[in-house]
Amino acid sequence: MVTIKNVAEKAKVSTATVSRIINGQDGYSEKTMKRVLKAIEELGYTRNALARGLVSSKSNTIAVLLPSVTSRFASELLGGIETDAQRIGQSVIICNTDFNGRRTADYLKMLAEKRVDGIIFVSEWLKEEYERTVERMNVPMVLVATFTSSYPVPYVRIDDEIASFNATEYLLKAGHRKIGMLAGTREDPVAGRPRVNGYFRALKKYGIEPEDRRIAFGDFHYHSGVRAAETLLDSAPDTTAVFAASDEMALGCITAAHRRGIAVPDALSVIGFDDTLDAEMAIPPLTTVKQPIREMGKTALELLFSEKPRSIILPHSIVERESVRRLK
Amino acid sequence: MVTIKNVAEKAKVSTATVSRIINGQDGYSEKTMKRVLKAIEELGYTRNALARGLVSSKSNTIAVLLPSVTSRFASELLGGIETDAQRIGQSVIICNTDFNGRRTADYLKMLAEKRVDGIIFVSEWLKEEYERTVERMNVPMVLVATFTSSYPVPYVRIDDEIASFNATEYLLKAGHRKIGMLAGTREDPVAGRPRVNGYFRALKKYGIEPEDRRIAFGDFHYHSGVRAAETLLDSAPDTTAVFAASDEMALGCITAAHRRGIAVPDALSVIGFDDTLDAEMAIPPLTTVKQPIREMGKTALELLFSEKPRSIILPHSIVERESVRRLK
DNA sequence: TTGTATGCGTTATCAT
DNA sequence: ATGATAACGCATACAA
Repeated sequence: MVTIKNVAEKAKVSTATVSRIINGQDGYSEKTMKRVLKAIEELGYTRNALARGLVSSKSNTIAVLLPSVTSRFASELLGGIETDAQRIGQSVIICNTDFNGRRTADYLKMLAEKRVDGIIFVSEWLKEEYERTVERMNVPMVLVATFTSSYPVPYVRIDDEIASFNATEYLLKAGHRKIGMLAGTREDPVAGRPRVNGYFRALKKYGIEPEDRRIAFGDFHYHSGVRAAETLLDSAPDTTAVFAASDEMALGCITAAHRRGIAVPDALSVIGFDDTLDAEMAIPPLTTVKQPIREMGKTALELLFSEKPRSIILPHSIVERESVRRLK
Repeated sequence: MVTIKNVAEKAKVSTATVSRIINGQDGYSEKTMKRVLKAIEELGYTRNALARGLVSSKSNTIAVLLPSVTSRFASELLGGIETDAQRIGQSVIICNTDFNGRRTADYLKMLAEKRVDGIIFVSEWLKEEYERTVERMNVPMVLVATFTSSYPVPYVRIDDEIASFNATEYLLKAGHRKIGMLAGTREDPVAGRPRVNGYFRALKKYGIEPEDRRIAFGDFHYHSGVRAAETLLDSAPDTTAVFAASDEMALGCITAAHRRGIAVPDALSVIGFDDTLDAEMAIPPLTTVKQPIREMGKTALELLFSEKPRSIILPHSIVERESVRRLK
């Protein structure tokens, strides 16, 4: 490998001068610059980020930890982050935790060793253990679509409970009264419970008592969506509308309905959550709660490198398509 | 930051000994090991990968370059790669090229500087320019779902032309004769042209002359799929079956049909390509050509670190679901 | 404007 | 079994 030393020799200057030129500082004549640039060119010199990082203690690399890479939510978020990351000269390494504590801990350790400049932690409840580790690493971290109760870590997310309330109320306003819910992970304090709470709150506002048989749990993913929908359709066949905690689960519901010959939205209305491309591709196109996913990624990056830590709750909205029928 | 030097002082040994212990070499007594381990624990020492990389010239990091992160193909592949990468202690950094030559070149440069241990190049034709750059970097590279004609770079892919031939013939065998195609990028020599060729070849085998009006081009993504399908449905309304060059385009076709009140598969049969989760989620569930995507990722990683460079063509298959109707 | 010298945190070679 | 020390490639404080 060719180093600045080689370049320096060839250009008959010191390594210090080469370094200055490479880093766009000043303190050299036009002439020497040209000589050095020429030497760099001829030798095919490439800067060594490892060495630079050793000196600066920076890697120009950030990490995104998420429970699953394969969901549309994850990939759209990743897309948002990656785009802006490249712009500011950061590479992003992906870490699929799979909700696995061991994998997460291993990753955190590796990231500490690699001296990443920042960590974006997505969709997963931040355990105290992780929190402490990261704090010791002395690396900035921001949470996306999740939050923490104890030590205040900056986050960017929407208000899940209000969003769910709005989604359910949307169904209510459309005249539905027998409304089921396809919930996410039961224990999940981030997107699980709050979304259920919003659903409950909306029902109560309209004087409807929530029933256990109208709510079925899954894990936000498609397959769990069809399973949960089948459970729901069995235990409460008179349901006229369903609020799903994710677009994928909503699509699972549509699949389950399709299998049983239940027409959507004619016999069953469905509203989803996320507004990923899945919602658009669905037949019928899915009415859903929109999270500004790409913007969340963008914002996370900003927060990560902003001076003073702060959190942001982004606005959500409801995108009306064709999966909800107006009753009466 | 605490270094081995600090550890050494605290444990009253030399840095050399600490290094040996950290790296599981031998040459120290049980007693000193315990002392050192204790010091490491108490000091909260973390290895510095930057420094290690500087001496070893390795980063334990690989890069995946792909034209888009947000497609299901990309994320499923990424999932496959990431899983195995973690197993062998490699982090993976993602590079979204967006088919943009400039971005790709920039990324390649950055990867060279970061001294990545390997590059996986996905879905995009490998320009000679890139090839030369990587060759100069002296970093192993493998191609996924693409290949190159000049300098032989190892690849893993399926046989796109045969797969398309099979898909088209599947339609033919089902009794269809007026078969349209929703093709990918026209100029794409990897998944564009070969898939069209396979389609042509199958038609000819059955004595059918391909017609221009029955083929519409897109870019493999959903929106282009609905546009292309609309074009096709306009120019050849008598079409009874469509072969789409990707699942997303197939879903686009279903959407277009749905908008026009054309029932799938009753009035129009559709077969896709990839077998991502999209195919499963579709209404009706999509019959499609299966690429073993996760396995391709896994294999790519193996090839990347295998002794002698070699290429692999993985088998494809047809997954029958409900989007194709048997005629007569 | 330019050069010298030191340190960044590790590994590895050579002694002891 | 253990230690001293020279790389690794670069940035930078200090001199000149």
